[in-house]
Amino acid sequence: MTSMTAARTTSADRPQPGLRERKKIKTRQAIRTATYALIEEQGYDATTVEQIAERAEVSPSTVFRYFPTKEDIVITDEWDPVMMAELRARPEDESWADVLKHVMRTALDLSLAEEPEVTRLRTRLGVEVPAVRARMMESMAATGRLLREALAERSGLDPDSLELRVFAMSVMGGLMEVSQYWAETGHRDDIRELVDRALDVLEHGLPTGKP
Amino acid sequence: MTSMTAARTTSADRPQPGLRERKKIKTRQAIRTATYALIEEQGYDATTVEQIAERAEVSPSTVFRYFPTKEDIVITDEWDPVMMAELRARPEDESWADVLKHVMRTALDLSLAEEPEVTRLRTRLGVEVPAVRARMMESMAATGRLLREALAERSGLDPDSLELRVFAMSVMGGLMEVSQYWAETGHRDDIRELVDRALDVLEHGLPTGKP
DNA sequence: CCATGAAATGAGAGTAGCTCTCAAAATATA
DNA sequence: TATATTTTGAGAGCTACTCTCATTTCATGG
Repeated sequence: MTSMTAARTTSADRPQPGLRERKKIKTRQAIRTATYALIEEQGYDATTVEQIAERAEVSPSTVFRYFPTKEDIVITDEWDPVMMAELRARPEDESWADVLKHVMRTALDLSLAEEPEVTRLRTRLGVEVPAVRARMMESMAATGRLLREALAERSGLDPDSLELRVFAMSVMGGLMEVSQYWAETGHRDDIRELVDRALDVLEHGLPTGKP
Repeated sequence: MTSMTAARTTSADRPQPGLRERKKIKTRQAIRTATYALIEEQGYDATTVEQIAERAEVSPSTVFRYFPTKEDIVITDEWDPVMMAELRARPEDESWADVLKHVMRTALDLSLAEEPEVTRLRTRLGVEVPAVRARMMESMAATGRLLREALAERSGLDPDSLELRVFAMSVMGGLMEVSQYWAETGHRDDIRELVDRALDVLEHGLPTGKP
């Protein structure tokens, strides 16, 4: 977020963002890579920020300069802008469930293609480490706020109305559960199918309810 | 939890639970009261566990013996068993939305009658303090697991199925948003009406969707 | 009423996440 | 090359939280 606004200072878009920016990206990535490796070796709780800093060859202060909390090193992703753009690009007459299916599929395909192991590790930590799960839920709530902006545009409803807020958060709650389910069952299923099934539930209610 | 199992050691149920149990309850209450008072005076972050211990006239160790985290001192409530009992007691043919309306109403009436200020303070902290909100969401997820057990009994669905899990969590997500909304709007509305409206959204979808 | 066993408490040391400050180093700019 | 700005590292400090062990408080049986 910060880097995006700081990117264009005064000059036009340069292909090379300058040494400073490049180093920052490298440092950020080094910290995340070190964190993932250490967690795989020792588990989350046993991994201290000091160890992360050491392996990433930076000081502990620097780690906290890049990530506000230890959990954020794990869960931070940058798909929100992509998802929102995709969301607004969907045709006007498409049902919200179909819209979300497309959007989620796009985000998941990107994420799984780019770093499949990390995607799985993250969801697993979401199950195993309460602090990580909590941070995920926070991030989910933030995405929910974005979602309801977009849904407000589509539907013409007030984005601050209780109804839209409840709706958006219930969708996000359901999607969060998909992530938990996927990880708890050992990532056996195709998560995109799980998402589709979840959105079917949210759209049509539970199946096999007495008619 | 611990106290409940330890309650009946060998003798029959006594009206007076013994001096030890009574003292424990008093200590627990003293800690919570001290916490609420200090938070009102100074805010959440500025209130340290040491201060809480001092005002409650116990040692800091004792505070952590009674509550696993500082957030738990604030958010712990004991309505889950009540709600579950109420849930199972509803007539078989009632819709799940109506069931939940009744259950939530019962819980809210109890909570508001017993300690209205605390109920409001809690929801307010859920908006203002990320750590408290996170803990609330955890507790919400736990309630969601109970909810899906009960819903499984009613519907005959597998409690571990993705569908039921998604459904239960989406309901809890929606209810969580009600709490946020209520606090953000200064507790102006009747929260029981808000709950009803939220459950209507969850049952019938958003209003004014194009037909 | 007293002795014995069990539970609750307090004191204190220790860990680790996180914040803040300030000086040194790296980079951009002129 | 000189100067201004940004980034970093070192270190001190706070606090939530854990663990251990001695002391106190309550329960129980004689």
